[in-house]
Amino acid sequence: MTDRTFASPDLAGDNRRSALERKLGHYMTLTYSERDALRWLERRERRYAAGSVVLHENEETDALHVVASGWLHGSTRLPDEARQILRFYFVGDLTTTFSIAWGVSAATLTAVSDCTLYEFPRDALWRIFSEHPRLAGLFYGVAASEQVAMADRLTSVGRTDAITRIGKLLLDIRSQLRVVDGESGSTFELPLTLQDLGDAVGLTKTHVSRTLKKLEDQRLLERDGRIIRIVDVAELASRVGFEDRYGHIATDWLPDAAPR
Amino acid sequence: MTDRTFASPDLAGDNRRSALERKLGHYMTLTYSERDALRWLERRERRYAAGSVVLHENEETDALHVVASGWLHGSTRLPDEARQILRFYFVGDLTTTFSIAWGVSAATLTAVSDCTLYEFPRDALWRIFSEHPRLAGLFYGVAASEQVAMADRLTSVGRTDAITRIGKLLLDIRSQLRVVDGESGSTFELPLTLQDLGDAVGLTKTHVSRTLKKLEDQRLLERDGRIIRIVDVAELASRVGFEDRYGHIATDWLPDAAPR
DNA sequence: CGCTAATTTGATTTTCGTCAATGAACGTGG
DNA sequence: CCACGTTCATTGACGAAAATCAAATTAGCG
Repeated sequence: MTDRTFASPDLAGDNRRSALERKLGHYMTLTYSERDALRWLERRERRYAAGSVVLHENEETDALHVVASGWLHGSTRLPDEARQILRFYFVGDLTTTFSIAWGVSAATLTAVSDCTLYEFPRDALWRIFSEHPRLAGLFYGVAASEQVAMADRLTSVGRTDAITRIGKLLLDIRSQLRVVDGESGSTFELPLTLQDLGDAVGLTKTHVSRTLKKLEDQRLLERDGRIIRIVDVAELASRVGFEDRYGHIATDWLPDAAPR
Repeated sequence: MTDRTFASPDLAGDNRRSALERKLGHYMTLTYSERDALRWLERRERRYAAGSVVLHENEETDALHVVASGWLHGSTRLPDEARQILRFYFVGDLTTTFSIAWGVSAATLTAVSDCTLYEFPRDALWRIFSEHPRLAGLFYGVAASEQVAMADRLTSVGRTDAITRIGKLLLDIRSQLRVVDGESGSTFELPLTLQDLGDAVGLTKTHVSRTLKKLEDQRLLERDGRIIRIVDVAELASRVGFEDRYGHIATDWLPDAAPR
């Protein structure tokens, strides 16, 4: 439990059920042919060490990725060197949305933990769209839910104070790492610096430090190095107004059986 | 030119070339059958007066919309009554992303000007996805570009000061209204209150007032009631680091001719 | 063990928010 | 057509949250 980063390599053999398949299968029952199609996106495996950059902002690329293990973040930099972390990517996520709309990436993709990605070309995405419309619809739905997640972050940054922003961010990350420890508590490794946290929610590292201390003083949080323990998830969630939107998206507009 | 709001009603007859068709046709050459399919989304016309609410946050709905004329915004409200305006919608935009992923809308959709929308059920979207994969791909690309636009707003709110936020927002709106008046200058009607502007960029109405005054003092902006004139677009753009990302999205991963 | 990067803490400044009052614009009804 | 009320914009005084600047301390890593 101390090092989540390396939770998957040895399991990888078992997990060859495909990261995408497991995530999307949770939303909708997939046909064999759809599963096959998803596995086609996961033929080229790449490994990245924690902290390494997978793709630079404005870099020209044809490659898209599925996260197989570990996590990453997408960020952008302003002329004055300020950085905004736009979102995080977890197992089963596609990193298409910042690069599919243009020839270049709109964000820098950085590995937070050691991670494994599957790389595939844009053409492969076309294959899915042309032959598996239900998957295309699901991709669209997932993109929509990601847009809502970013809207939540925007609301947090634009309209709430430091404690709420940090609290929400930690709950959000916890929720996506899905590490539950005991009844209401939750422990996980957070390999992010204060600078990273600040860049995600629009605060300076100095103020993030003070804010985390406040959360500790209020007995909502415990820290031991990179290990974070949210003492009472429900309490913190209600305090900062966190609502977990993941885990479900509507597929009722897609037919049940496989078409064609 | 004084009243953009009413620019389209009389043109509407001519514009029955379909708002979506004109927008998407700009990105990619569409086949006749694709054009037809898009027009199928525009059979039920609805009109909304400026300020009226099209759809409430958390409201259950099956309806999706295409903007035919006018503009709108999507917003969300926090328990403490604070509001965040998440994005604006202009002619040719789809309002699907906040409602397709769940049975309820994740945002309140409000008409900024008088506007005309085309309403269609989710099933109609499936029709497109199943029969016109290139359009599905294009929808996906558009959703991705919208995500990048929201990422830009997040960066603006999280990492820049009041002048930059407001300046960027005005340039953004101007750019989407695409009303150019003269060489480098630009005049348009802005039917938003200071509260609205503040809710879009995370500032109070009081501070928005002061910020607009500063922009005027610096001869970057002129105001006359609801009429805004950006004195020198290029100058303001470089001052606040605005980059116009609209007008183009990549379609090279989609085949040229119609498939099937 | 020592170097570097990250964190913590304090002092101070800045930006933006809050509160409150005034004024202008607009629409409505008498 | 004017009086009135409502909403919105402006302005000023003040306060609070977060940024900045600057050490000092700690943790991580080779």
